[in-house]
Formats: sequence, C-alpha cells, structure tokens
Amino acid sequence: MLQQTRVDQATPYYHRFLKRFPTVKDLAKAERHDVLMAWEGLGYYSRARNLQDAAKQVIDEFDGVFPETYDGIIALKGIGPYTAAAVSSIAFGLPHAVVDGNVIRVISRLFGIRDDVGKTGTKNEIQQLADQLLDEERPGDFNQAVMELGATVCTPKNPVCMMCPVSTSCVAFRTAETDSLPYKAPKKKVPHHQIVVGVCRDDDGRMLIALRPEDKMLGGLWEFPGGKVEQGESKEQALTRELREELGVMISVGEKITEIKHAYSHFKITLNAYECRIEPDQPEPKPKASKELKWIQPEELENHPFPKANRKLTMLLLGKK
DNA sequence: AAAACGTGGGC
DNA sequence: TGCCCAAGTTT
Repeated sequence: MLQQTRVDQATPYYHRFLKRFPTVKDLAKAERHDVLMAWEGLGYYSRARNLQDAAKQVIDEFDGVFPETYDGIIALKGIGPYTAAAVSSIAFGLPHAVVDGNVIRVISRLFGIRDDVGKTGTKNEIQQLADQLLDEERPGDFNQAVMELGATVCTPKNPVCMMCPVSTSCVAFRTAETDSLPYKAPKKKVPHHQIVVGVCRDDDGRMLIALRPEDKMLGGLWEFPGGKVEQGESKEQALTRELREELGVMISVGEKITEIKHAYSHFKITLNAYECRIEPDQPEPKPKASKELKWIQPEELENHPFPKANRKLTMLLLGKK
C-alpha cells in the first residue's frame, strides 16, 4: 500500500483491509471484486491484484509460510527491489539497503550526484552507495532512519540542514546545491482528453455499467461506458459512436448530467456524463471492449468498485453530495 | 530503458 | 490553478 503512497493516505485502508482480510489465506481465497472494493480510492490498482496474487503464491508456492529470504520475498508479485529490501531488513534483519524517494534525495545530496535520478543508471549508482552505507548490524533501523531523515529533515523543499546529523559531510550542503539536487529531467506536459460516458437507463430504472479488463488501466473496476472525443466530433457524436462500438447498440443521447475534471498519473480528462436510452429496436448490449456488462439498480452502485471520477458521478446520481 | 500506472495534499 | 511528490513495480 505504501508504494508511491503517503503513510497518512494508506493508513485507514490498511486497517480496513486487515479487518476485511485478516489472514493470508483469507486474502488468497477472496473474490477479486471484494479485494478491489477494499482498495477503491487508493489508486494503482495493480497493487491490489498483485497483493492477492502474492497471497496465493504464499499459500501455493511457500506452503502458507511467508518467505524469509530476499530472493523468496522478491519472487512475490508486486514486490520489487524496494519492498524486498524493506521487508527483509526490517522483518528479518537481512542486510539489504532500501532505495525509495527519500533515499534517492538523501544520497544524491550527500554524495553530490548530479545525474538525472530518473535514469536507471543513476538509480543503480544510488543503490550501490546505499548498500555501502548500510549498517549490517542493524539494517532495518538503518533503512528506516535514512527514510525518516529524508521525510523530516532532508525534505524536497526547504531542507532543515541545521538539524541534519550528516550536514558536515554533505556535498549539497557544502556547495549550496540542496535546491537543485536531486536533479530530475523536465517533465513532458500531459495530454488533456475530453471523455464522454453514458448513463443508460432501462424502464426499470436500472443503469448499465461495464467491467474494465484486468490487464488495462483501472483493471477490474467498473465504469459507465464511453470513451474519448475524437478530433472534429461533437460530444453527442462521440458518445453515440463509443456506445455503438463498446455495446453494439444504437443509443439516443439525453440530457447532460455533469462534467468532472480529473487528473491521472500521465494524462488529464474532463468526463462529460449524459443520460442515455438504448433505441427500442436494439438487441441486448454485448461487452465488446469490456469484460462484462451489467444492469444494476442505483443502490447497487455502492457495492461495485469504481475509479475516482466515475465514483463522483455515482455519488451525484445517488444524490449524495 | 522508458513509459504506464491513481490519488491526495502541500504550496 | 497547476505542479511536485509520495515507504515503486511491471512491461
């Protein structure tokens, strides 16, 4: 949960998750739907799938006993170099240095690394330096101490060098480069897409939702069907086209419901939601781009995992805020 | 090796 | 408002 996520953001999820899935076996045998439901809102949903896959690995490949070696730990789904080092050092006292965002900042300043820390080679260099620095007597404490130093003293903005125990040997401090290190190459600006989605209702007041494929973005979550507005298209045209492509039916576009802005990790969207009706002569919709389609009553929206922008829409539809 | 992958808080 | 960054991993 903590991968690319602040402790404060993950903490309530952590407690809820453990209450819902108290043991590895509970998690391993759970429905994916329920795991994603517990993860909804936390983002990077592949982590939830990986975590459950890892639980299955522990049951099936490790006889139900969590591995106690670095190689065994990093063999688990969703566990990479950082998490394997963190768990093996903190839980089992094994000598592996963690390299997270904090450590990258501390090491790059301490040693005056001026290369782009976004590059693989630079990260390897930092990993080597961290490994050399590691206190092999207390690897877990050392790792947490460096991360804590980065989180509280050697901060991204306005580091408190006066409080730093290693400032006298810090290159960035001695050369007044703390503001420019770690160096990161300028980011490309992210695209902004216009998205249209349809809230298709039938005569019983049910709404049509679609399940996103597991291997794609937001995989395993539900959404209102729709897609991107292409160049030269009106939103109504785009929605008609998208639902024809995605559901295989002709629809009529009704009233606009709302407009929701949202930022993902690598692009931004404006989600335009419309009331829709499937034309009377049309066959039952078939999932062409999604894994499954389902007609549900409004109150059932709360029992399905939705990504953030779609969840805002469901809340509006339920009259909740 | 670089890009894909969510969301929320701080400034 | 817009950008940065967060206890990174996978493809």
